[in-house]
Amino acid sequence: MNITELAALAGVSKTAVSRYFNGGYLSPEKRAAIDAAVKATGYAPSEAARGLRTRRTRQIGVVMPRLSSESTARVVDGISLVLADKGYRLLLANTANIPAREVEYLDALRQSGVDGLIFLASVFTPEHRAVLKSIHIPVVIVAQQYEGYNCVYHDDLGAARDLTALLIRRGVRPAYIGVTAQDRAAGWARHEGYVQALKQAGLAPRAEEMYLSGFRMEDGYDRARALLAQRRPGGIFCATDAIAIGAMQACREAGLQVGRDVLVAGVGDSAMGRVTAVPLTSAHLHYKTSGQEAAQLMLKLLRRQGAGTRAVCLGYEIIERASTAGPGM
Amino acid sequence: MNITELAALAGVSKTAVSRYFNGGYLSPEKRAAIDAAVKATGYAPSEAARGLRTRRTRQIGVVMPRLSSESTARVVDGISLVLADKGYRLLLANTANIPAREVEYLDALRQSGVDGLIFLASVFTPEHRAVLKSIHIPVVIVAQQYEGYNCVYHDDLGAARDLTALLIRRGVRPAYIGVTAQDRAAGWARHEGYVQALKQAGLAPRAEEMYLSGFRMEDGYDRARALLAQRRPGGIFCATDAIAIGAMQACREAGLQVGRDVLVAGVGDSAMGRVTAVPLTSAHLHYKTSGQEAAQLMLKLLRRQGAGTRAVCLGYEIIERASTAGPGM
DNA sequence: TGCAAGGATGAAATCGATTTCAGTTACACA
DNA sequence: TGTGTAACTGAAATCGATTTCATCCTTGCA
Repeated sequence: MNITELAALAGVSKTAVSRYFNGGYLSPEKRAAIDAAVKATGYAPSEAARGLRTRRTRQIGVVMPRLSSESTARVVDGISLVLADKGYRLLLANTANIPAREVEYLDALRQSGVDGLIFLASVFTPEHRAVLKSIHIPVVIVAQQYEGYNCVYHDDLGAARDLTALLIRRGVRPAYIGVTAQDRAAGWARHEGYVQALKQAGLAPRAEEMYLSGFRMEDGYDRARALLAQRRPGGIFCATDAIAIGAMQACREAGLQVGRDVLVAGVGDSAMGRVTAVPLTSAHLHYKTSGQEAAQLMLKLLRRQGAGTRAVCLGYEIIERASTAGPGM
Repeated sequence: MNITELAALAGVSKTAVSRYFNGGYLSPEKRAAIDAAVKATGYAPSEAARGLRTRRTRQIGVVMPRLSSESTARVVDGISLVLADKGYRLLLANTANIPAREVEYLDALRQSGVDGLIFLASVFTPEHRAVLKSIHIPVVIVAQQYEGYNCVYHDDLGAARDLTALLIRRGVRPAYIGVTAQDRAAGWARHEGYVQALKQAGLAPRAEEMYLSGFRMEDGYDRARALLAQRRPGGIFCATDAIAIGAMQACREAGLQVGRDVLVAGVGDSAMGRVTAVPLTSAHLHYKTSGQEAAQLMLKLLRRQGAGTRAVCLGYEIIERASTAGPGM
C-alpha cells in the first residue's frame, strides 16, 4: 500500500494525501475521505521515501560505551524519554569502550542519515576531533566538556573536591585511587578536585598516595590491596563507586572496618553503593537529567535555535553514608 | 555529493558506481577510478535512497522496558554486540514499563521500516497479540515464551525450583515474595517453581506464605516487613534480586541475621546482590547470552533461513552465597 | 462590476539510489 | 567459421514520498 494506491482508494490525488499527513490546504471533505481510507487500510507513509525527499529521518544517533554500565544506561534513558516524546527515535551505537570504534561509529551514523548525534564521550583523540569536525549535523556531547561544541556535563571537579574535603573534615588524610587522565571528566577533573581539597586544607598532595586504576570493581580491589600493602591511609577517595566498592572489599579483607578504621568515598551514587555491607558515601551526579538536558539541547538545535554553542554544567549532591562515618564510630 | 556527481567525477555511469558498492561486473580500471573518486570526496551512498529502492534499512528495532534495568541493559548489550558486527544498527524504543506503549512502539517501529523486531517482553495483552500478528517482518521475543513466535528465554521455573529446593535443603520452609503472574516468566514461572519445589519436598504450599510485590527494591522491603510482622519464616525465596535485597534490609531491621536466622535467595544474579552486607544467593540467568542468541536468531531469519519458528531456552546457574549459608552458620 | 487575495487542487519534477534489460566485446571450443 | 558463455556496460525504469507551480474557484471590498 503506497500513497498512489491510497489516493486512488480515497478518490483524491497523491498531493492531497501528502497534505493530509503534513498539513496544507485541504478541504474537510477530502480530509474525511482520506481519513476513512487510512483507517481502513492502516496505511502509513514510507519513512524511506519521506526521508529521501525531505532529508530528515527523525532519528538521533547515540554513541556510547557499554550500555551495561549504570551511568550510561541512565543517560540514555533520559535521552530517550525526551526524544521519544517528540517523535524522534534513537539509533544506538555501542562502542564497547574502544575509542577507535567511537570514531568509526560517529562516522557511520553520520552517513546513515540521522538528524543529530549525541555522543557520550570519555576521551578525545586527534581522530575524534577530526571526525567531529567533519560532521555537519547537530552534535551534543555528554559527560565531557569540549570547546566549541554543545556539551552537557557534570561538575566532577567540585564533587571530588567536596568529597575529599568531607574525608579531611572527618579527620583523615585520604589517599586517591582514580582512572586515566585521558578521561578529562572522570580521570583528570576528579583527581584535580582531590588535589585542590588537599591544598585548601593545607596538605601537600603526595604522588605515592595516588593510584591509577581501571574502571572495574576488580581494578579497585587490586589497587586498594596494593595500596594497603604499602601504607595505612585513614581514608581513600575513589574516582568511581565501582572502584570504591572494590576498595572497601580489600579493606575488609585487610581487617579494617570501613567507616571507622578507614573512610571510603566514591563518585556516581550507584545502586550498588547503597546496598554494600557499609553503605558508600558518594556524589550523586544527575545522569538521567544530563540525558534529558542533552536531548532538549538537541531539539533546540534541530529547530535551528542554535545561536552559538551552549555548555550545560549540572551540579551534584553529596550523599553521606556510613563509609565516612568517622574514626569514632 | 550524490551518485550522479560521483559517477561524473570518476568518468563512469551511475550503474558502475552502484556496482562498486554492491558487487557485480565491473572492470578493474573502473573500480580503481571509482575508488579514487570515493576516497577523494568521502562519498557514501544515501541510506534513504538505498532504503527506498531495496526496502531494507539494515536497522533492527528493539522494544524494551526501562534501559536502566541491569537485566535489560545486559540483553541489549548482547544484541548490539552481534548485530553491529553484521552491519545492523539498533533502533531503540524505551517503553518505561507501560504495556500500552509497547504496543504503540511495536507498531511505530514496524512502520518506520526496520528489517526486524526484537521484543523484550513482560506481559501479553490481547493488544500485544493483535499487533504482533500484524507485523510481517521477522520478530524475536526475548525473556518470554510465546507460542508460534521465535523466542529466547530463560528456564525461570527451573531456577526458582532449584533455589527453593536449596533453601529447603538448608533446613527451612521458605516463604515467597514474587511479582504479578501476568509476567509469565518472572511472575508465574518463578512462582510455579517455588510451588513445585515445596511439593517435591512433601510440603504443602500455603497462600498465606506467598506475597505479591512490585519490581523495585522498596517493594521487596515493604512486603518483607509485612511478612515479618505476621510470621517468622526460616527463609524467603524472592522472584528477583531487587526484591531479595529489599527483603534482606527488612530482615536486618527486624533484628534477624540474614544467612543464619533467615535465609534469602533471589533470581538474576545482579551486580548489587554480590556486594550486599550478606552476599545474595541467586540464579545467574544468561541475559547477555540471550541477547546474543536473539540477535543470531534474527540474522538467520533475515537470511530467510527461518524454517519454522524456533524457541531457545537458556539454562541458569545457581550461585550460592552467604545469604543461604544455613541456620548453623 | 472589477479585481485582489487567498483557499484549494493536482500534474509533474524531484530526491538518490538499485535493478532491469538490451546489447557489446572477448574468448574458448567444436 | 560459427556459437555459446561469461565479462562488462549504461540508459531507463523504478521505489514512494514531498514540493513546486500553474490554475481554478470563492470571497470580500472598492
